[in-house]
Amino acid sequence: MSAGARPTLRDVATQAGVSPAIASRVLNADPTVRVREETRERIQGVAKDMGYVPHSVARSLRGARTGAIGLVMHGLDSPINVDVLAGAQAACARAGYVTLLADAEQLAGDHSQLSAFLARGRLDGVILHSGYGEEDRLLEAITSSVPAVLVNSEDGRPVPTVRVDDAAAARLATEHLIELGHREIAYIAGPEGSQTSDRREAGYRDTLARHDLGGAVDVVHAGWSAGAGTTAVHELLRRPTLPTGLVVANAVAASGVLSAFRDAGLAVPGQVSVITIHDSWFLQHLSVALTAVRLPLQVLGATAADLLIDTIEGRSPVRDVAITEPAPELVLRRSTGPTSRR
Amino acid sequence: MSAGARPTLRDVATQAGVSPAIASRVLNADPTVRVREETRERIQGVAKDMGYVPHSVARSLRGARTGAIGLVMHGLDSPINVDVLAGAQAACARAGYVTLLADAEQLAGDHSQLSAFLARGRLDGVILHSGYGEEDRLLEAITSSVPAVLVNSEDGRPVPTVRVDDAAAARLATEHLIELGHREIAYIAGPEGSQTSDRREAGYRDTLARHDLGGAVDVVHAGWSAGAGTTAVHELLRRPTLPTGLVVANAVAASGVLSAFRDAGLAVPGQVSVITIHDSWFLQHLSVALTAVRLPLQVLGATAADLLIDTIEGRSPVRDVAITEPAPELVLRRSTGPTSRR
DNA sequence: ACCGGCTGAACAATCGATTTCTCAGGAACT
DNA sequence: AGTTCCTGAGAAATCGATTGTTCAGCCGGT
Repeated sequence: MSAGARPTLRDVATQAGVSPAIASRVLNADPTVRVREETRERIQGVAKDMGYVPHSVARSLRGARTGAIGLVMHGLDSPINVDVLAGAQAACARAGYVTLLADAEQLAGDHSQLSAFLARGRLDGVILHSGYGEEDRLLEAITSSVPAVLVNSEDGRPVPTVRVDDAAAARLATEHLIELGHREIAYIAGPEGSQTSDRREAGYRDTLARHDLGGAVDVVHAGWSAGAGTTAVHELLRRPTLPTGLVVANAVAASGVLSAFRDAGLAVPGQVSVITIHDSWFLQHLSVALTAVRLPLQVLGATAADLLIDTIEGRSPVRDVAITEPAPELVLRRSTGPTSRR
Repeated sequence: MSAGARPTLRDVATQAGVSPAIASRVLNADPTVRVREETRERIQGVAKDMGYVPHSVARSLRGARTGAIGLVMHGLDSPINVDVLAGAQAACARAGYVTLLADAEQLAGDHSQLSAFLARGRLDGVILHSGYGEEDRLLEAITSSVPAVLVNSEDGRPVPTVRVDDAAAARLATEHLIELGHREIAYIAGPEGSQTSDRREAGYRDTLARHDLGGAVDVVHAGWSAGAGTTAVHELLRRPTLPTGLVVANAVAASGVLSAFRDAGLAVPGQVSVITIHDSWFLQHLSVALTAVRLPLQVLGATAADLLIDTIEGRSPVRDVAITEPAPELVLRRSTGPTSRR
C-alpha cells in the first residue's frame, strides 16, 4: 500500500505543523487539552491520510498498560474448555484487549516459556483455567507479577475465582432421574481431588437426601476424559447389579460412558439412563443422543474476563463470583427414560 | 513476594557497580563484549538476587522484535480447527514466542479490534486460518503490517500457504470404499467455494476415474457443520436411490450425516457406508463409530508456525508448503463395510 | 621517555508515545 | 497604561533496554 515505513507520531505532527505533544493529545481525545477546532481537524486529517497507527509498544512503555490479557488454559482437547476460552477471548476483545493464549501444562513445565509469557510489560492480567495439578506451580508466578482471576478453581485461593453453579446443575440432573422413577442413581465423578467434581457431588447427594434416598449414594471416581468414562462403566459392570441411573460429571466422560454401554450391549435408556453436565454440539450425535444440563460456559469465560478487566481498570473490588444467571437448564434428549426396574 | 516494584536494568547495574550498557550485554550474552570474568559473575549474581526480569516492552521498543505471533482463527467450535490452533500455539511456544489469539470473524467485523490486534509493535507475524469468507477482508490489513502465513487457504494468494494433502486423503477414503465393493459413492462437500473441499473433491474424482467409475461422480454440497451434514442427507433421501458409500469432507459434518441416517432408520454400514476426513476423539463415540482418514492437523499448525518463524528470523525464503509427512492414514471403525448391493 | 595497541567499561543516542511543565500572545479588566 | 487571565501550544523529561562510539588506563616495544 504505502511506500515506506509506517509513520510515527512525530511524522504526523511535523506534517500537520504541530508538536508531537499536541498531536498525541488530539489523537487520544484528551479532554483536558484545548486546541482550535481547525488544528484538531488538521491533525486528525493528516493522521488519517498518512495511515497513522499508534505504536502499541511505545505507548505501553510510557503508560503502565499494555492492553493485553493472558489466557492460561488447560485441556483444549475438550470442547468444554474451548467454550470457556471462547467466552473469555470474546469478552476481552469487546473490551479492547488482545489476548495471549498459553497452555497451562506447557507453561508449568517450561520455565523459559513461563518467563517469556510473564515478561514485564507484556500483560495487564491473567485468567487462569487450569487443571488442579498445575495450578499451584503457576499461581504464585502469575500473581506475583500481574492481577489474576481463576476459573472453576478450588476454594481458599488468595485470588478471586469465577465458577458456574455446579451444585445446582447436579441437583437438576439428579432430580430429573428421580422424577423418571429412578431410585438407584450413581454419580460418575471427575478426578479425585477436583473440587468442581466435589461440588457437583454435593448437589447430587443433597438431592438424594431430600428424596430420602441418602442411603443410595453411590460415587465412582473417573476423570474428565472419554476413556475415564469408559473405565468407570467397566468398574460398574463388575458389580452384581447396576444402578438404573447415572449422573456423569462431564460430557466428554459421558461419551465414553455411552460407548462402553453400547459395547457391553446394554440399552440406554432401556437398562440404564444417563445424564451429564455441560452441553455441547456433539451430544446429539453420540451413540444415544445425550440428555444434559446446560451450563453457561461462555458466560463463565466472559465473566472472568469482565471481572479481571474491572480489576485492571480499578473499577471494582476483586471477589469470588458464582454465575447463577442464566441458570442451569435441562436439555432433554434420548439417554434418559423411565426406569424399568422398581 | 518481594516488597517493591520490579528491578530495572539500571537497578541491577547500579547494584553491581557497573553501567547499564555492560549489564545489558552481559545478561544477553553479547559475544562482542569483553568483560572480566569477575565482573560478569557479579552482574549475573546481582540480577539473580534481585529477581531481575527484562521488560519485554522496553526491549521490543528498541529492537524490532516483539516475540509475539498472532493466531487468527475461525471456527473454534470445531475440534478440527482447535487441533490446528493447538499445534501452532505449541510450536510458537517452543520457539520462544508467545501467541495472541483472535477470532477471524470478530476481527473482520470490528475495526477497532483489528487495529488493536495489529497495532504496530505488537506482533512479529500472523498465522491466519480463516473461513474463506473473511479472508479477503483481513488479509490485506494483516500483510500490510506484518509477515503472514495462511493455513489451508486458497491458491493464488500473495502469501505463503501451508496445507495438508487433501487430495491424498480423499483418495485414500474413496479407495477404501471401492475396495469394499462400493460403486456408487457420493462426496459430501464442504461449502461451495471452499478450495479445501475442492481439493478433496479432486482426489475423490481421481480415484473414481482410475477405477473407471468416472461416470458415477456424485457431489453434494453441504458445509463444515453437523447441521450441514444432516441437510445433505435429507437431500440424498429425496432421491429414488441412495449411493452405497459416502465420503464426507469433514468429521463434524459427518456427525450430522450419521445422525440423519439414524433418524431416518437407515443402517450404517448396512445400507450405506460412511467415511470422513479428519480424525478426532469424538468419532468413536458417534451413533456408529466413524471410519476416517487421519490428517496431521497439529503438524499443520506447527508447520505454519515454523515457517512463519523462519521468515521472521530471516532464515528461509517464504513459500507454500504441502504437508505429506506423516501421510494421511486410514482409521478403521464401524461405519464402513462391504456393500450389500451390486 | 614516548607512542601504539589492547582491555574493560562508560557515555549517550535511540526506539515512539505520553505527560508535566512552561510559555507566548492577546483579551479583559482596573 | 499596567496587570491579570485565559487560550493554544511547545519543550523536555520519561518509560527501560539496546548499541555504536568513545575513552581511560596499562602493557610492551623502541
